[in-house]
Amino acid sequence: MTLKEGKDKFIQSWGALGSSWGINRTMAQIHALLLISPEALSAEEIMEELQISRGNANMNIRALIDWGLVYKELKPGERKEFFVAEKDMWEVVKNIIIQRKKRELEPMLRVLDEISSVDPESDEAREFIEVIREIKLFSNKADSTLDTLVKSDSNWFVGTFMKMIK
Amino acid sequence: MTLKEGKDKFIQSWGALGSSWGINRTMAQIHALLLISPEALSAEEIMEELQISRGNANMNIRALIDWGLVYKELKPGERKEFFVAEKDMWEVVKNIIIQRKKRELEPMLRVLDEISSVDPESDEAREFIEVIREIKLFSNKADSTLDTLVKSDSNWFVGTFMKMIK
DNA sequence: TTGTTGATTCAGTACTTTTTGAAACTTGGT
DNA sequence: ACCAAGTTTCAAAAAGTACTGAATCAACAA
Repeated sequence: MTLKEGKDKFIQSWGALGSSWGINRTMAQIHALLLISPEALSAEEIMEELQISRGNANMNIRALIDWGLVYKELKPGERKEFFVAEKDMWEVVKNIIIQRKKRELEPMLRVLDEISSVDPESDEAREFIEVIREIKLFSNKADSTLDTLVKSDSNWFVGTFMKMIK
Repeated sequence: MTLKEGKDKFIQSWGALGSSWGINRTMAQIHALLLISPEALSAEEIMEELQISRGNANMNIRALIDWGLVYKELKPGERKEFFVAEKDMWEVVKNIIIQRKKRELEPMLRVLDEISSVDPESDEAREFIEVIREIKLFSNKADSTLDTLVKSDSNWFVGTFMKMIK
């Protein structure tokens, strides 16, 4: 396989993977392109390489920066902005967990709290409250597990989980 | 809050959560409805409750069964099929992990293997291979971690992770 | 075999999300 | 103050996804 073929295949697959991970296809493709790019790229270069419009490139680059998956790099003397990807996979996964936890898990926890206040006036209501209580318990556990995971560093991950797997 | 309001809010929120988890909104809503339903429901009842078409209900119920999140329940004497949700959250999460691992992580691992065969003829190619090698290492680790997680039971999860959190 | 009840399929439609591209804005140099 | 190089925004268009409903299929009962 040639380098070009390999790169293209990687960008395509990373894009597909991203789109089932709450990161849209283009966003993931930009990330892939930057991951395998030895140097920082400008918006122009990204547009060119992925055949996308200026607006699309700009919006997705900013989103990647928001998610902490890409950094701006300013070259002295150059007005243009350049971009590099976070290349440590553990950091990448951590940042995705942080973002998705904030966007998805935390709002759900709030809703679960709210709906716990349903009047326990009927048997049905009491059953409902019980089901919600169990979901809340599980979700809180998941929430704190993720917090711990995110606070830990890469070596911890490798160590603990490798041991776990044996 | 009344029972009806609570139920509706739960169904809405679960639907929203699902749609960022590779489970479409309606699928997640059906799951939510079944979760908080004391008895098994028929397709008709689900259609009625969520105001969706027969086709939509049928397709999403089948998808939920595929994912192992809902079971068919046949009542003796009744021709109609009834459905119940898997209510153990740990089972739910496990099944989602299994499905998504199969659909997303495993194809990615295959692609990473393929593109490792790029000719290391230039410095650039060698750098590319190295980046891919690191991603592969991480992904394999994630893959086996998930395998272990999925093989373990609910108590293990509660025990180990609670300890981890302290 | 025919009628009835329920499940499934799928082409067309509705809805949602992403992308484009041109205009507006920003920044720094002259 | 003005220009040039670059960035950001956003309304409209395109692409992608989900939903509907009518037709079809399957199972059983009479």
